[in-house]
Amino acid sequence: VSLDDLRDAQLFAGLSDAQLGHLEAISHTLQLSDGELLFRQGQPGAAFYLLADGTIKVFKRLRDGRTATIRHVHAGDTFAESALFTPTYPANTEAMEDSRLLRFPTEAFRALILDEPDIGLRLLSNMAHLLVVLSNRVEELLLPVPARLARYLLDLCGEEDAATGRGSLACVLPISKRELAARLGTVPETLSRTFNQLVRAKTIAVDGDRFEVLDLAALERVAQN
Amino acid sequence: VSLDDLRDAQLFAGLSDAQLGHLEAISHTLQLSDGELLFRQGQPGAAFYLLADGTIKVFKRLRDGRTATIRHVHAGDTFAESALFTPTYPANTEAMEDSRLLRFPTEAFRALILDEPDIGLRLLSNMAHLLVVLSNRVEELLLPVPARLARYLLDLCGEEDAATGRGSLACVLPISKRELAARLGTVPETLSRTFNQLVRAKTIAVDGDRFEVLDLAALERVAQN
DNA sequence: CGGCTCCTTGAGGTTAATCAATCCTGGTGG
DNA sequence: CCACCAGGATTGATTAACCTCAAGGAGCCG
Repeated sequence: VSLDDLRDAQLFAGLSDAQLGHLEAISHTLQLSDGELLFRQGQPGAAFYLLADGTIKVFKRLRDGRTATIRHVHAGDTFAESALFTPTYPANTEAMEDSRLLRFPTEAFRALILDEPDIGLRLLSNMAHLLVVLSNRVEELLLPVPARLARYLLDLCGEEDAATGRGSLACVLPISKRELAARLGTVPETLSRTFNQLVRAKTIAVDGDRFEVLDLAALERVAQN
Repeated sequence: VSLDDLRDAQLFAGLSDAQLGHLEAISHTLQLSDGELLFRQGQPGAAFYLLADGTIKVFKRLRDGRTATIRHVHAGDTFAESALFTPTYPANTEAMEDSRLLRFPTEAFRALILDEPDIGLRLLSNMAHLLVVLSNRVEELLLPVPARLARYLLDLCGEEDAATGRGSLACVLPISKRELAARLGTVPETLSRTFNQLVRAKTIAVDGDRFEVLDLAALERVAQN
């Protein structure tokens, strides 16, 4: 069972059965219920994780009670990579639905990288991608809220396109608007008003968690500024 | 000469002479003048770099003309790691003073990692640290400007402490206030006013590019909120 | 029908960007 | 030695973005 989970992960796709076997040997499975915390910011980082099923939120808690969502992790993604090389976890993680995950202890995984440089190279590639994502996030937070929302929506449609192969412009939000607001670094009130603004301009249409892009060029213009 | 540069870099410190030799074999030296651009966002990423001397700025240009500084690179640091594993550079880089750097072509470096997993592990550690820094940056940008400035100052003093071994509370800004404003995601006017605010509260004292922490507890309080 | 949660709408206040001068400070040339 | 100039830094006045607080809907399940 966990062999299949490994095979399905982007990070490990294409590895040999022997390599996957090594990975399975050092991992074990873990269950999390909706809302359960996996680890907290500042705790010693003893492992990194592959999410087999479910959704997980990586976030920091600000002193004023707001939360800064760093990223959402979906099935097949890994997270807490940095814990392999830093003494403590840099953020909190919480299950957003019932989730199943594979845990890789730090020391065993580091040893495995020395044995199988191949795996190290994949992890590097993975982390490089994360660096790009986080740089983009930094840039994004300097833009006004409408631009951040537009970028998120464009990204989302882009992914769905890639998955379906169809350029359908109707997409579904994978998270609640409350979560989306946190992910964009704003509050639900402002998000709601920003959606309204785009709807009034006939740039998009929204119905609950479904939305449709009516004017792609206009949306891209909003995303730039 | 370049062997010494390699030895001085955190990323490569402690490697064997043989390993350093491999690194030297695939690298070559490069000079940049103050203000010169090394590469632009979106260009194909053909190499990653070690900065031997000087200072370099990694930044994105926003459509409205502002610039978002991702990080400042100092002598001994590496940058453009992600270009090893992504098709294009995710940001621009510009020399902030005359600089000398070592260039490692992507393909040669990847091959070296497979031969010397040790080096891969170090690079992983390096990138993990960067991920933590960037996560912190994301969190930071959700805080008000005074908190961002306070964090920057505390960080700076912390580093100097580590370097000097002394808990001296007088530090020197390594960059102009204009650059600092960009680094904090704000504008010079706001930065100036924020400095004033802290000075009036007797939290710090400022004289040009020198400043002194007068009330550490108060500064930490500002940094939290 | 209540009670719940999520989302939306409205009014008001705060933060920080913008625009426009003015003030330094170091370098230059008379 | 001093007037001058250019760039960065500061200050003031104004404006715009967005957060906060408070009050409604709208769906959902008991």
